Amino acid sequence: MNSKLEAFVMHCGEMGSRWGFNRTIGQMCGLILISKNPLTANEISDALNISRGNVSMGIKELQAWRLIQVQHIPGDRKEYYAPAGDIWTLALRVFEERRKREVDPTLSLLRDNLLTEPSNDAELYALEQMQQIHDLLETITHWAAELPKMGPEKLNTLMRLGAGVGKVLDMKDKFLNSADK
Amino acid sequence: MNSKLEAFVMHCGEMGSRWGFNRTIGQMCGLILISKNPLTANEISDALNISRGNVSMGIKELQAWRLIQVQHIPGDRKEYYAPAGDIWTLALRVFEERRKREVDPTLSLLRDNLLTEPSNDAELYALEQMQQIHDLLETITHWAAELPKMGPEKLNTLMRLGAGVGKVLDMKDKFLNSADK
DNA sequence: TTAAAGTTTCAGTAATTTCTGAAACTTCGG
DNA sequence: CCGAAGTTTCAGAAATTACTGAAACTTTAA
Repeated sequence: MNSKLEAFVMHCGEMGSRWGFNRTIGQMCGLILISKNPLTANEISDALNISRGNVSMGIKELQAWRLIQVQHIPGDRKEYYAPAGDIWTLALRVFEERRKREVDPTLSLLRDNLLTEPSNDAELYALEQMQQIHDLLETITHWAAELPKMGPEKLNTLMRLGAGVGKVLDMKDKFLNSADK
Repeated sequence: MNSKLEAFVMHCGEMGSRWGFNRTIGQMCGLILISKNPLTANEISDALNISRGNVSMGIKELQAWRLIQVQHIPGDRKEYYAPAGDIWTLALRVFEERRKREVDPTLSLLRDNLLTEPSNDAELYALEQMQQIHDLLETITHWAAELPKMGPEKLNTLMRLGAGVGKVLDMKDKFLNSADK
């Protein structure tokens, strides 16, 4: 394989654990992403030099993340794997899956906790802090749920606006106010 | 310690590795967050039942993340540790730090890679995919850099709008167009 | 029904990450 | 300069996580 492409795949491996999976799965993900044609499990195993069993587990995991899909080629019994969509779709899936793993459990613990009555000063403070965290996580969750509803173009517009969006929000208020009159 | 509070701290420990650090550091972070008063390293060590050395490393790490700050109490030589700001501030710091670790290295690798000329079909495809990833990550980076410039209130407005922000963007266009005429 | 082609599982092993605790270091008052 | 109070470092041990490969399982075509 071309050395630049290989470098990319290896990099995905190194980043794997930071992205929420492990080295092997990172590599697999990178490889499938940049391969023009769908790959079989054996091809993956050979290309990355990892055991067939490991590839099988990796595929299961990548399917759980909804990042790859199976394809079949007529007259061929093997399963071929390809990315489950374009880059935006995949990024949203990673984002969503990570939210599920990194935010949801905490949110639910906090909800439980916040039903408690504080019985002293220290507890009151702790509960207040937890309330803050809860509110923040809830806002993020709410927002994340809306993200995929916008198309990629709109998301791009929004992101490119950056802090400029603040001005647009102000404008919105002005607009609405003048409409009120 | 109250069992609910303890549950929260332990939960932070369990989530620690998902949030980008490890169990101990997660616990420390949770504990400091909900403690009304700043804590010494020894208090942390006792409360969490972890070795003094481990606490020392954890503090260093949490300082690298800019999540805690040192405080001194007059006439006391010990160092006291407290959160480095309100919840929004801390969340932004985690977000930023994670971006540095999870996105930046990939972005720089992709930039390098994209200087290459493709020498065949497969490579052309791979480079196109990398370009997509590159563009996405660059957009995210750009956007993330703007985030802290908005105050918490504006961020809240934005987040609460959710997909509704799409409509505001449309409105912006309408507004600008009518101004053009 | 059989066997060939392919996939999954999982016990054991390897690799990695985290933690401990003792020794080294720092800082400060006297 | 000394020693007490405090902090940091780091080699080795413990805990966790990931990987292999062989056996079990599944599917399909003849």
